Amino acid sequence: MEDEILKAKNHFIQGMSRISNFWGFPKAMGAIYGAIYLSPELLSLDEIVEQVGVTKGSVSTNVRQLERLGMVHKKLQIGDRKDYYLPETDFWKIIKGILREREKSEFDLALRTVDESLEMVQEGGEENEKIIFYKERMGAMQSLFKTLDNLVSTLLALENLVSLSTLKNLLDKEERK
Amino acid sequence: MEDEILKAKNHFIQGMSRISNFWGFPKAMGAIYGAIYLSPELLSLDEIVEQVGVTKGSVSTNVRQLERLGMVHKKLQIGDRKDYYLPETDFWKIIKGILREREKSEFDLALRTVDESLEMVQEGGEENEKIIFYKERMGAMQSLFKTLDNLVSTLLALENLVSLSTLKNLLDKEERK
DNA sequence: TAGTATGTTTAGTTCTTTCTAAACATACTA
DNA sequence: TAGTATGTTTAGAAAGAACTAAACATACTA
Repeated sequence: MEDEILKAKNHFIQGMSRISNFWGFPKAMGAIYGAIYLSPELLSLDEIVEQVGVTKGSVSTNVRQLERLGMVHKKLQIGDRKDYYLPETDFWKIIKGILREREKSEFDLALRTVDESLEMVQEGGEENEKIIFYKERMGAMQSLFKTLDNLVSTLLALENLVSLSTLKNLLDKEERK
Repeated sequence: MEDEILKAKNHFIQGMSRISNFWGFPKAMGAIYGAIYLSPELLSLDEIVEQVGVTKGSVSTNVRQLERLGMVHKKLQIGDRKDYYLPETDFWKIIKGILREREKSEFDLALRTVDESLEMVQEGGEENEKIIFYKERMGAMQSLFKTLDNLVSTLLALENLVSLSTLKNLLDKEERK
């Protein structure tokens, strides 16, 4: 009985671990978030170690990364030397944090690289066939990245996750035009 | 002069390589796509080897993966034993292909795992405090995944990339409400 | 049929990331 | 101040992914 729900918790944590991995984060990071997310009480570092089954060192670094992404928050209890962690439960906030931290900079870099390549082609001199071709192809890629970059910026400006649900309707309407 | 635009090509290819890596694909895969994308003529496997500087084996497997994702297409010339490749230049098609192949299945799995965890909790018996808490937290996660899953489905139904650009305006309007 | 051109598979190496174990730093407690 | 509780850093081990080199398969050519 009590055993059933422990299994449920572990199943959930494993799921988080896998998702984390899929999104390019360490597996342990997802597992740790899962444990904190499913804990009614604030968790200390040692309690996380116990629940997730990785070492203190690993928890220490992963939890710091989680904090950087705004996925958990550290809370210090007065008169207690331990750090306690509680989960951020506003997923939209989390998604935006990750978009901002990671995706945005990578998109910018991608865009910049294409820009640079195009510039290099421009400097390549007179308009022979190849140069025209390169300009066209690179130009198309550039505009893809601009579109995506724009999209990310737009998402970042959104206030809440509900807006995303609204999206479906909006897009449905758009399609019907 | 000719040298300038060779450098531009390599810069571009390197960029593709990096992006590929960021999205969780092999670096070589992005580089190979870059080379095919920037070639005015169809490329044979050996020509790719030469341009990208990885081995035949690597090109063989990576190019197959690219084909599976619909990012390049194989074209057989009659009276020529070689396989030739040309790029898919419709990015929206590519994005949808990737969403369908990779993201969708991973989202489904994530959703399923959370569903299962919730079920396990339900079977955990009478409604004590902890069970109620778990139901709430897992339920919130479930609805996040449903929203995302829904969003992906919606995107997959879109006809073209331009719709995405339209998004900004749509969302802007929505925000102003 | 022997030889050649092409693409695929495979065994093993290399590279990168993440984790562990243990040393370390810090600061509180007696 | 010595001892203890806590978190961090680090050196190295383990694991996983991707690549290479070479063997292999296939099918065309002479």
